[in-house]
Amino acid sequence: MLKDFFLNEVEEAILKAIKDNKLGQASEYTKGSLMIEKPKNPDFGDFAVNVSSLARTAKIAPPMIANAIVEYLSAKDYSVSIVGGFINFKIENALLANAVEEILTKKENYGKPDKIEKEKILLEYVSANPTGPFHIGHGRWAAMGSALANLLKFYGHEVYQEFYINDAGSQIQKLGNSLKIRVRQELGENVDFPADEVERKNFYPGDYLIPVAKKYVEQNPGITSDKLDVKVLSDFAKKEMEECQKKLLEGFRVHFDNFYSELDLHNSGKVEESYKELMAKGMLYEKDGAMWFKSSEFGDDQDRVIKKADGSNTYLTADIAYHVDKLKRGFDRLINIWGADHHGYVARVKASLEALGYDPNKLEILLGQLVNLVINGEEVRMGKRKNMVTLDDLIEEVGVDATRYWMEMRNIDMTLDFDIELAKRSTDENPVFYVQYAHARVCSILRNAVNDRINPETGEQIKAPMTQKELDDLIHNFDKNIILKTADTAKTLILKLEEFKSVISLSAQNRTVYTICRYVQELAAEFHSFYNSNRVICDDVDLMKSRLALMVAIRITLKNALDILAVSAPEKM
RNA sequence: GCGCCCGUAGCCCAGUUGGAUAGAGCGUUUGGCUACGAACCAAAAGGUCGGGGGUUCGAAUCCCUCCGGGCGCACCA
Repeated sequence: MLKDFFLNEVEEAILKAIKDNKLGQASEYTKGSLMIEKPKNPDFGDFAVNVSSLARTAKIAPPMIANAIVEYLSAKDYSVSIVGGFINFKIENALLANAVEEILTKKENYGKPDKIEKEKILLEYVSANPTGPFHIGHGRWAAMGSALANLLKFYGHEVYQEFYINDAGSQIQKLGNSLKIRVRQELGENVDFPADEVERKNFYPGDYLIPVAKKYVEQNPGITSDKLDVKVLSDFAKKEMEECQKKLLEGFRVHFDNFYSELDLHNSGKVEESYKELMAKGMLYEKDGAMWFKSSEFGDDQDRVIKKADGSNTYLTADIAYHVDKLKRGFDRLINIWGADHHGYVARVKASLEALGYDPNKLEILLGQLVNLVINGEEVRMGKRKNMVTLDDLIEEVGVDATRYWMEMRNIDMTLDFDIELAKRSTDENPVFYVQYAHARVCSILRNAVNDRINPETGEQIKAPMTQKELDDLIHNFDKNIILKTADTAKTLILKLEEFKSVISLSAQNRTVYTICRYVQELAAEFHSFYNSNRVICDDVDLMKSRLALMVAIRITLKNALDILAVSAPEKM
């Protein structure tokens, strides 16, 4: 990419200059310590590098250093100017034509780096209890996680997506008890959940179990209240909830490779196994009748109970076994997306891996801030179960594209206010439509280039400027001289297209999805701006061809980016 | 009290890991469709980067401190 190209140019020049003793007292330079940036003011140039940081070791003023380095630059296909400690580069059209050519050649692979250190990554996200429908917060992890998976795959990693089902523990009992009440209601009994706040917490009083109860009664004709078995009911409800969650995820374009059951983990003996291993390594001790893990020896603020006084395991015990199992399955890297409310668990899970002799740095935990639902400008508290807005409702109301985009467009470190009204609106306030509109518009131009049209006023037929075959030829047998025709007017647009490669690299390395959203909005803006001041289909045939090639490049890049976000790229809207 | 996240234009957010005059979008004001989609474009106004110290050639960015908001601090999951 062009950034790397200029960085390489500068670094080569520096090394030569040092060899010739032209950089004062600087005797060495480590590659990668300088950075190519885009000048704030485009008059300076298209790319720039600030060499001021070399001033200290060289003991020369920054402008002098810049001058010395410039002496060694090839200046082929670009020109150079110096302002203070900045070396500014202005690129020539040949480089722009190369950029477009690259897009047309690589197509759906455009944006992928040539070579990376490929890793086998296990990405775990959502991982909810199978005790009810997803709420709006799960939607953020679902959208971000799946987009991150797409991004890392696109970047070149091998990504395995996993959902950890929290199907063991007291909440399943609670689910069974709740369904029992719903089934008894279905059988005509006059029962309800306890009115007392505290007792009510032992149940899930949401309406969503009513249809499950109906289904259970249908499938078990003749069942009576006295024959209801909580264990059977829990299993039934659990299965129903899991099905319901899986269906929703598919519709939300979230595809897991595996659903990993916590219950299976317990039954497999792996939990007991890692417990014994910790014991064998002397990492456990007994206090107040419980077994404690010495996590504070590995950076946690305190030790943690790993087996309760009643002999049962804590959640952490299973989580340790789960993460050990992930590593045993041969992954180079584990990435988890967790809600910020779980941040206290980071230290203890990492501690356990270290205690068992694994590298805790293989586990990356991305903590995401929570989501607030905003209706009519007012924050709606999520805590109250009865007013819960489910993810299902939200998608139904807002649509998959807009819901995903709004979840993806914010930095994970930010609390997200999800404004339903705003997300629904298909106006300027909604960036997802702005981007999709750009794609549709490009497609429209490409259609017009090959379709006959009718003049709405005179009614006469206007012949298409070219055939589909001519358009295909233009793309497949790309002539670099053609694109040079439009390089001047489309310079910022082409540079933006070229930037996609940097955006992918940075986003993948930093595990950020919102940067893709920002990019795609910027690219759409560049296109719309270009569109308003330049006609693509015009009388100058070479110019038209040149701009059509550019349109195809835009369509490819927009599509590649939107595919990562799993937001559709419509040809018409 | 302790830990993590956040505080940048009226609103919502960027800010390329310490660099050039702090930037987009929305909203406001003003212009632009008898040729490719106006769900668009162009322009203007709008800032004590929460406050105060410090580090250095240089700070929205790093350190300290205070203020404000969110989330955690279980032998729950």
